[in-house]
Amino acid sequence: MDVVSPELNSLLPDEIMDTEAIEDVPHSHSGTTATQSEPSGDTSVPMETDTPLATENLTLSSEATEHTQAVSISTDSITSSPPLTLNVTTSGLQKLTAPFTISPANHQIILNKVASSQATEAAKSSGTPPQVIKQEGQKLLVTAIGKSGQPIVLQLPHTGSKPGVSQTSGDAKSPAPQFKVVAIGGRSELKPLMGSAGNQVTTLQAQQLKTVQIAKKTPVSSAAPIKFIITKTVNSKGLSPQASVPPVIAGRVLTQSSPVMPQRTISLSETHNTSIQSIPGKKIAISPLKTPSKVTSVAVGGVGSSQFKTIIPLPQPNVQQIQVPGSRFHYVRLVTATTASSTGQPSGPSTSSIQTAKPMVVSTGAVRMSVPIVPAQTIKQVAPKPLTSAAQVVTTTQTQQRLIMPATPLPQIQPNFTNLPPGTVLAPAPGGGNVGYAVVPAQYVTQLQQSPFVTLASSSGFPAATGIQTQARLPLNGLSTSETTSRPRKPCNCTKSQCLKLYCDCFANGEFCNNCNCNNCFNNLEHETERLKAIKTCLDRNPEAFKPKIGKGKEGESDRRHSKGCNCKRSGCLKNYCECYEAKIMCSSICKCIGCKNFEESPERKTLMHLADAAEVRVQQQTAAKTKLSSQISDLLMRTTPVISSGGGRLPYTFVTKEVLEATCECLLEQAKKAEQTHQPQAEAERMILEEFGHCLMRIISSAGKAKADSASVSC
DNA sequence: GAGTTTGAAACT
DNA sequence: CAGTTTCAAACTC
Repeated sequence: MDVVSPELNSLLPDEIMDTEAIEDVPHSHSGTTATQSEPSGDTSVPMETDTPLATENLTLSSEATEHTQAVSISTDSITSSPPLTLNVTTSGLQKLTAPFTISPANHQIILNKVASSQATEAAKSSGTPPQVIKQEGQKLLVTAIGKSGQPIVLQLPHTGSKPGVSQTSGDAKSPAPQFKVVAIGGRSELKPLMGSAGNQVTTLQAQQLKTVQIAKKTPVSSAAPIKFIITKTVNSKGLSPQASVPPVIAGRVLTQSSPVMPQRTISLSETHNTSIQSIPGKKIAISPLKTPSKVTSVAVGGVGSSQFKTIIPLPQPNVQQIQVPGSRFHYVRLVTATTASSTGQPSGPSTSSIQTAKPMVVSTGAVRMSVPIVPAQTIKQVAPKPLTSAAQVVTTTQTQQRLIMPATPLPQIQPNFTNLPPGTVLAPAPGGGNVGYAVVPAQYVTQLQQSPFVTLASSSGFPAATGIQTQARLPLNGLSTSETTSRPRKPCNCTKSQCLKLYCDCFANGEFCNNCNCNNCFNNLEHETERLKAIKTCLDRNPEAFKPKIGKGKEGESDRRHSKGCNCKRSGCLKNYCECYEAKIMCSSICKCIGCKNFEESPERKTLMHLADAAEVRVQQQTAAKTKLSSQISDLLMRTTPVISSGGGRLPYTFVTKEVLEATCECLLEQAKKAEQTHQPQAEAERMILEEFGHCLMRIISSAGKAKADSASVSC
């Protein structure tokens, strides 16, 4: 089975998902130690900045009797460590070439790198934020590399001597950077595994070789990204609850949890295992490029641009969200729950992550991915996202994960995913893992996060039979009223396009139709296949179809401009027909419009803009004034009614007729205009309005009193 | 609200 | 790539 189905691959750009070459990964043989060396140039994931000084290639492959698990870890370290290649082949027990230490008892493989514990400790003592991963002194923990279905945890803790790492016999001794590989059932420092420690796991029915390539970027000062390539076999189909445990990359921590199974966790964390923290700004990017085979890429975090991608547990067990802060696109992975399990979901990382929203977890199932990690300094420069933001929480209860969306600024990757509009569903492989991915608008992600179902699904076992469509609908229909009403985009009214063409604004903007007036709408998760095809068609026609039309201008130009320019002929580019005018930008040289009046010095444009601004201001003022006046009158009536009523006179609201209200409003508006014309500050304007309101009230009261007196005199 | 206008998107 | 058609939004009445 592939990470994604071939059919899907055919529909998607090659850069996005490609698993064709998965089979190309050499399988290690049982009981043998194979060396898989990948030159740094080949394995390196395109890094946007740093150039690796040295490369360490580490390949761990564990093979059961009939299947193979291979983990290739390639690190480019600033320490310029000599190239290191290691293959670990396990058949029940792990065999590993030095300098790695294997602890068969707990199925742990400890890879000791020339860790500079001192440097790490120094960094910690110097107040280095926990989210900053230090280049040195890191350990990579690979947990549960053993028989099928076992969790794999890759961790990069701060120091080499952390609690819970005691089983890592070669911890401090090895001269090489320390990596810890925890085998089947082993508990990772960062993530408690679901399965029992001694669990030997069920045998995979079929396994699929997948590679996870993780590239860690070194600090800005150092140009030595560390890359990890993890290749392992996983069952291709019929994922049993025990067997299918998707690796999760959480913020800095890659964890994977299964409702039933021991977690296959890939964790990258500089922090202590007991304090899993998200690392804002830290990027874990997976690049399909530059790898011999196509790779499903995952990227988390961004450099400077705060390009995060976060996988958030969706309300449904088979829906995962990938949020990209700074982008309006949110990605959701849909996983058909084929592995129902009555056993409860581990209450550990997943649940806590959801609740605390701190860990940023990127789940990666049996995927090949490269994860460049943002250098610590770069991370520091990036304004940390609030850890409390649930959007940065990445957790999964999925039994298998296939794709982690890239948040990398790498041009080779980013465009591919940014081209995919929200709502894009990456269809699951036929008969395969039943895992799909959907890109959904941000509001859906928010909704999902707010949905109580999230906690429900993430914290406990869930019905596995829940369908994708049901899952997809949940966020869609679950939108709260406020969210729905606050939706900036107008509902579309498409009738013929099925909302699957760029005619549809929703589709063109990468949004699902929601509360639209469209007919026969296919722009939803229920029609993910059609939507995917439509997206593919659009991208074939125009690779930048889903990119924002309004972007920056030429070099040095800060003004926005239309990427393609308009072609207006009759509107003079002064009506909303014109995309430039609609975006409130000037037409540029790339526009092909005729009779354009949408330029800086255009008197028509100035007049129009002035009128529009004036009208807008007027509307705002009127709205505010009416609201305020209405509230004040209401309050006044509430206070005065008992008094006047007790006096036996006419009720006050009988005097506050519609005409009186309108007159009062006009008076107040006039006062507001007067204040505006005289350029009074807001406080003064408010004072003038309130003063006028007081006058109005006095007149109303006076009139009421006079009427009462008249009435009394008449009665007399 | 119906009909018209408009220009982007889609199609040929 | 150019011309035409389709489409849905913007606009007018």
